[in-house]
Amino acid sequence: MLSDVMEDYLKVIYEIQARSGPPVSTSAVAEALDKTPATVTSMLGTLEERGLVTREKYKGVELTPEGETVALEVLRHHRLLEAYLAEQLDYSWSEVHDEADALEHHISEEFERRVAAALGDPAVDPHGDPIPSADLAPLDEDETTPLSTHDVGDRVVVSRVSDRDREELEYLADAGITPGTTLEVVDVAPFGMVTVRTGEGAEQSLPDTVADAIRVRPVDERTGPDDRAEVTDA
Amino acid sequence: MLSDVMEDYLKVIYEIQARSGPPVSTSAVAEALDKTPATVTSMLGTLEERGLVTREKYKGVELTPEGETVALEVLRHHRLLEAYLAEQLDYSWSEVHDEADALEHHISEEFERRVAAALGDPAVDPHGDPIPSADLAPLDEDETTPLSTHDVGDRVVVSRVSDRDREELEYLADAGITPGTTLEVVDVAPFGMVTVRTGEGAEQSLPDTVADAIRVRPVDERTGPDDRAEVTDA
DNA sequence: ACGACGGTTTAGACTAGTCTAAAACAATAA
DNA sequence: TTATTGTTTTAGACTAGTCTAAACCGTCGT
Ligand SMILES: [Mn+2]
Ligand SMILES: [Mn+2]
Ligand SMILES: [Mn+2]
Ligand SMILES: [Mn+2]
Repeated sequence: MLSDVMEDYLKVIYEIQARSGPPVSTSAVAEALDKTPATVTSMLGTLEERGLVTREKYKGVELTPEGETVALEVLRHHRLLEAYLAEQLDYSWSEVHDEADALEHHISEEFERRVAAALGDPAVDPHGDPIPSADLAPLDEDETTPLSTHDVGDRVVVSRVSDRDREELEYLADAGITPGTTLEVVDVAPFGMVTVRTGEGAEQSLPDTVADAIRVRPVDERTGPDDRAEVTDA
Repeated sequence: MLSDVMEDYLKVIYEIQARSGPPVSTSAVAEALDKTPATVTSMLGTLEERGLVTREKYKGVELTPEGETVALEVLRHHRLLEAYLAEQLDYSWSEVHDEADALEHHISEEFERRVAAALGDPAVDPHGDPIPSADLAPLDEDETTPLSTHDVGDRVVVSRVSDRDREELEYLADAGITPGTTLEVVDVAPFGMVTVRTGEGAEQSLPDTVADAIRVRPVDERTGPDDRAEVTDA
């Protein structure tokens, strides 16, 4: 059996690896988990012995298939919980993350099944992040791009919003920007500030830290209007 | 902050104390938590330093008011979770205990509030055990008596059933014996076997281990038919 | 009153996870 | 090529929680 500490390591290694690819550095993991590099080095050794990561000294780690499966399981728990809290217990999307983080290591497979069933097997969580399937098959690669990389005139659909900053999420919910929202970029200031028009015609200026946290896809895809966003908001 | 290990100690000390009164012996706690007496001695020392129990050497411990409050909080979490799992996620009363045990230390106060609200602030869990109120006021003393102490002819209402034995609970659910069920004792065998008639006229013979686990109250109370049992079963 | 017995505590060891401080290393700049 | 810099690893220490083995204590029967 794996401890919840080990599960947390595997989860963040997965997330970093999905973003920047392997190898995942000691310091990146230390940063994400708020632990010292020495501590992380020690735990990476343990994970290697358990066959959950491969390691190249002074380079970093990469998840093995078994390590990835564990990470996907934790991620499935986390995102199912977020979806359940938002849908069934009236949490806002800014509140679900911390609660899910605390519970993700402690629910049974039975609980996972029942929650998934109660929600009708949702594909994404309230922030638009994909929920791994019950068989823990690898997720599709992320095709979205940060809003901050777009230019004036681009029309895009919000796909995912980073769930790490509570205030940011509250602000965006107020601004009417959630997964599924269509945006048009109307201005890009040189010092890093993006102004967008939402579907309702309202304009919002977003600092680039926020624009970085919003991931979007082109609006004129062969796929019609977004149907993955329905589970994300009560 | 208290660890979940400490919370578990306080919970079982509370439960033993409620059953047999103080002092609670080292061995009783060790038995309940499946740890060695030496381990328990060590932790009781820690709990004493934290002001959660008082201790008399070679006698045992007793909860302080603060220790009792912590125990009530954990018990509230546990029993609210059991009620929620049974009511909202279709768990049977034999399945809820283990899941609640795993989650009880990890839910936030916010989660507790929302779950209680979703259930309409239930007074008892699926096994008939009282749920401490949000203000963690001490519970009323248990007025019920084990079914095994009753004689032929007694008519009683099932009030609480020990939630520790899964199979027992499944058996009793099949037999139609849950909190709120009215029973008449029709036979008491000398070797420890009680036969009861349920409301529907069916007769059930119960080994005394089972009859010990069923706690009842007289049927002809000034309080009318039981209204606390409604939350206990879907 | 005394010894035997069962329960309790002490002593000492071990694991998991963490830290700080120091040494080792890789990459880069001079 | 070599020195500087920043990252990584090693070394050693510490805490929480647990165990086994041994010593200790209180009680009960003789
Ligand atoms: Mn976590
Ligand atoms: Mn999320
Ligand atoms: Mn517990
Ligand atoms: Mn219960």
